Amino acid sequence: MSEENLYTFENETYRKTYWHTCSHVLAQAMKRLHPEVKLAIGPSIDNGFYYDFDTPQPFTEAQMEELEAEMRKICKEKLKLERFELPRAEAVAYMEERGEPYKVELINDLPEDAVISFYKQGEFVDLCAGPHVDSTGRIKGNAVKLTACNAAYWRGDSSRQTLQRIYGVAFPKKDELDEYLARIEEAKKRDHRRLGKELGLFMMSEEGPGFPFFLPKGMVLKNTLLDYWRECHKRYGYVEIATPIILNQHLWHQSGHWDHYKDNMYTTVIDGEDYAVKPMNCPGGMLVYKSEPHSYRDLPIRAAELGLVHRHEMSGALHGLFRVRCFTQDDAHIFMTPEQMKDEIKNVVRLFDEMYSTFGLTYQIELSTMPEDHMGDESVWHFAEDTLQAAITELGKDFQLNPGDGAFYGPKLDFHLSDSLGRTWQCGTIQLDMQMPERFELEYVGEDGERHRPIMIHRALLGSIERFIGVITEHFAGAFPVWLHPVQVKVLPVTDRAADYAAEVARRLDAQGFRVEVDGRNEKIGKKIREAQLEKIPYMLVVGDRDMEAGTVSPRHRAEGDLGAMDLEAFSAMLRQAVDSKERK
RNA sequence: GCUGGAAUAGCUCAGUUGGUAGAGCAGCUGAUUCGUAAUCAGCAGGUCGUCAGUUCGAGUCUGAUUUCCAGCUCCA
Repeated sequence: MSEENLYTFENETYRKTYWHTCSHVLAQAMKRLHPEVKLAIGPSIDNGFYYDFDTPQPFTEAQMEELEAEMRKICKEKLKLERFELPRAEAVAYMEERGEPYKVELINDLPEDAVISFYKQGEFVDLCAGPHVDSTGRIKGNAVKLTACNAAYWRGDSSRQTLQRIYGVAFPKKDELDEYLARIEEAKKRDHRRLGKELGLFMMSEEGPGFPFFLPKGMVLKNTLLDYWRECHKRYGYVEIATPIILNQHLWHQSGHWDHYKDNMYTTVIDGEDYAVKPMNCPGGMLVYKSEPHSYRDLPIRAAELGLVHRHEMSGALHGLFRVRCFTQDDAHIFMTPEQMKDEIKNVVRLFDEMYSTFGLTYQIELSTMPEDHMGDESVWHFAEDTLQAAITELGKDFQLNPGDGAFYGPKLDFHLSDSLGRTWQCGTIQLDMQMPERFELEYVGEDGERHRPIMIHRALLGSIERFIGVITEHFAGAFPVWLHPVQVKVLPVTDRAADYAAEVARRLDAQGFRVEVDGRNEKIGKKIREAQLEKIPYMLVVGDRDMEAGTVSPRHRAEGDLGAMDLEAFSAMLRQAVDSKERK
């Protein structure tokens, strides 16, 4: 890599180095203004950097500005960053002398043979492996912004000291900082909690924290999404089942969920017996499989379930539709012979491909392999991992390997979707489950007349329907494609004279299966258009005297504006085409 | 769950040192009948999240509690 290239901000290594140095500048500013503060750690992260401090008082916005000002000063001082190393005993003594207990703990926890290095800039020294830019003068002081200050635990351990974490971002140019901040603002405007309220999709209530209520428009959206989901699954050879929400606790012991997840499960007592509300659909699916004997001729069985699951998430984790205590998992369990495995995985990936691309969502696949703590034979694991890998490779897909990150019961493929703002969401997952068929003693009779254990995969495409609705709300900024929008067309009569004509137009579109509303209020057309635009309605139909006379409608597209007068038939044909092709504009 | 912050009309928000609550939008009524992003006027709307406490007096101060927000932790 050329010298020049190394110093571009697009280069991730350089960007992280730059941000890492920023975190040192932040710590230096902090020590100058508040010498009593103790230093914890200060790394770069994907979107900037942070530094954790142990402070007697939480920080305020005003103090953040003072810190920024001091950071700008340090940048102007062009302090050289110099690396030096110390033997362990001296390193500990050095940090003890400087009154930094957290640094002492870090040094003590370093492996025996570790090189203990420090970086010095002016009067400030930090324990750090580096690397760093060569001078604080490299940092553009007026393009540094401290974005938030919050609590964090020392070493991520909730039983330990709470620290104050200050987050920041920095860019080589002020313009880039402004652009970044504008993007954050845009994301805020698209927040699904705000849009969900504005568009009448869903609500939350103090009476049920984490349990979303779907409003009429939200239900149209959800049902339309599920109609599409069912249509796709049928084409890919799935059958649909539904299993109970409450099941005997004995079942949860058998499935192993009780041992692993009882803290997150809701329980109840019925006729003196213990029951639990399902946090997953699998055990019910196993019972369905076991309800009758199976021949190899029946396989593969692809049983999908839109199962309503409940999980007791911690109160602080709740977040709109993204993190709820009750959601619909679009699950499926596929039972098959080992020979069918590869083709089945390909079939699942093709289905994922089709549905994700409908929304204009791209994805990155991650393959997670056998963890240290796993159940089952290693050779079976390797066969399973190889099969997953072969399936995606044969489909020409790239993947990222996460060695040792699989579930204890099997390897998995995770699908990370990228939305229109470049944010990623883990939605789809394909997990091989080598445990459940054992625990439930699932069987099929093979060609040889013997009993065999089927292979099972557990997969979810959208993950949680509720969360996915949140994701696409932000992805489309509320401007859902016409096939999905709760109101596809709004008819806007210009005056009262056009009221009957508007009603007739709406009636005819409704009869053709479109979702139509009429805005018959006594308001000016400009106001009706404005409000329909704010509702992000795909098509507005302006109808006035001219249209009545000519027997036309004047459609306006939310993004393309006035489309000019046309016959209702011409409009409905255009609409039909846009809906059927699931056009996204 | 932890740390910090917030809660005032359906929505977005104002409310000075404690003295009995205000605007815009939405709603209702009337006028207006208008061609591509806000017509005008009038009316109505709130035990200021909840429960205690301090005080002659609390939206305002104190404590508890609920929910929400940011982050941490967690997310099988």
